Amino acid sequence: MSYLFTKREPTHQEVVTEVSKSVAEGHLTLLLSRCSVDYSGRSSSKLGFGDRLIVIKPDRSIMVHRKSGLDAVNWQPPGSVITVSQEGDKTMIKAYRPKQRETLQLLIEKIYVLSSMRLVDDARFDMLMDEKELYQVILRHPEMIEEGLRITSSQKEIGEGIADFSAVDVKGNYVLVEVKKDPVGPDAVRQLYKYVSDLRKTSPTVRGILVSPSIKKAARSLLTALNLEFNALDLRECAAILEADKEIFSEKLDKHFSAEA
Amino acid sequence: MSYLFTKREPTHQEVVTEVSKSVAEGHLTLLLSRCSVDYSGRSSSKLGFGDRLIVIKPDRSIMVHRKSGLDAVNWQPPGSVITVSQEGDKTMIKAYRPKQRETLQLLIEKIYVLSSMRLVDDARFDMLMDEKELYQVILRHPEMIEEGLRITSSQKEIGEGIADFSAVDVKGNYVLVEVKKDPVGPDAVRQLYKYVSDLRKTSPTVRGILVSPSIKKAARSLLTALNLEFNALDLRECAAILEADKEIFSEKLDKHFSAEA
DNA sequence: CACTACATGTCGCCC
DNA sequence: GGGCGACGTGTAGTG
Repeated sequence: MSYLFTKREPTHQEVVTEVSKSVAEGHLTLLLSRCSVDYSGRSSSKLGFGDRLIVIKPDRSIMVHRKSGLDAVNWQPPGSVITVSQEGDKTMIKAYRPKQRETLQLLIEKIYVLSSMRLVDDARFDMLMDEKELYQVILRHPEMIEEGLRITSSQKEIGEGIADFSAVDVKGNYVLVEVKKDPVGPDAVRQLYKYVSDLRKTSPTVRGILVSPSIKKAARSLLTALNLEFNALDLRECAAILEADKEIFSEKLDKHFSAEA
Repeated sequence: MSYLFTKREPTHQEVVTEVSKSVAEGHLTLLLSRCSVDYSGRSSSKLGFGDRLIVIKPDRSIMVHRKSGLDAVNWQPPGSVITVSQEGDKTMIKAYRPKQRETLQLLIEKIYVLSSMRLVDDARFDMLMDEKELYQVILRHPEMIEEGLRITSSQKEIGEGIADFSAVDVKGNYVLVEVKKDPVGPDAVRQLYKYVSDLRKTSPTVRGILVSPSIKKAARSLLTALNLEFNALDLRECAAILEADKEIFSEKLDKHFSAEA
């Protein structure tokens, strides 16, 4: 059964004992507390006293969250050396990263709730429709970009960069394709242009196609100026195609196994 | 006095009631629970059941943290529409962002701890030695970059971007300066080049200087190829200068007030 | 609201 | 271990 300790308004002595134990045992540690925070390392920061949530994970990462925003106001990445001690009538938590010589210090004035728990969690996280999956969809369905397009290679090295796809269009022109999951800005256009201009030195008819859900205004004008092309891509459509492909794949698997049986 | 509710192993009914109330009142809501997570929006993801920490902040942002890593495995930014309901023998929390049509769904099987608290926190967060403070040092001490350099403007708009400083060197050449707090890679070089190339169209002698603690190898070669320059910047030296400047400033303040007295 | 640039970004991949 | 780029990046500043 899962270990769980939780206590409302523990004493500083209890906090030192329980948090030390919790960190040592590799439990998740939660503190709702009034604390101040000092950080020094790659940058440095100071934060006076206020109510915050402190989270220490089994990988010895630590976060201090204020009442708003997704980001922690202060933190220390996994692998920090975490110590807890009593400093007069307060509790001090230090998180130190030796290699970066980074220090995070929490001075805790008052503890509202302390919780410590062993998290049991072996589930796999499945992210769908990231850039890798987009590649798969395009690889199997190049007609999404242009009718008759034939992909000749992926992750093609061009000079010092890598273009997503090289291909040949229906008229036999060489085509470079750069895929972006997000609306593209001018930087993506320049990236594609770098690859295309390298190849245009030898064969001037090389086409460059930028593929993305949408293109920003500044990028559009740069694109046309550089004689490149843009192709809109519906992410939801891609997801649907991917799902359909997976079903076909599992059907094939079924046939395979029923043939074996 | 601060509102605080915390309960070990509450029923689903209690969770629905208390979390709804907590979100409505603008409290911080914490759930240590066994849950599964489905996300759909800019991308989509699935995560099976496991023990996780759920945090809902007063700004109606929500995070789901697993046992390791600084990043939440799933989240929804501030301003989400958060609903809690009972679904058979489980609790469902939905966080929806109408504009992006993004949905996060948590199906909670078991609740270990529920806490809800009003966070009182008005402290100011002071970040030292970020890029803004670096700007101040360079503005007041342009000789750190180059003897005789005279800064003519900061945050100068160049075409579609903004260069950190424009300046004139001792020989009267126009100079663009880009400042980076971190060791620079090729992206920073490209950024500077973008600004410089815009201006070189009209006056080819424009210089571009990248200022940063250090430069990565790939960035160095790109830099020289593009006829740009690099200037190392000692962050600790900058911090020292900033401190010294602050002392001078406070001395001036002292004089000011003693003169008034 | 859109676009740009910053971040103690963090994280994973590849060399 | 360092370099490099993606991220559902988030966040602030600006027009």
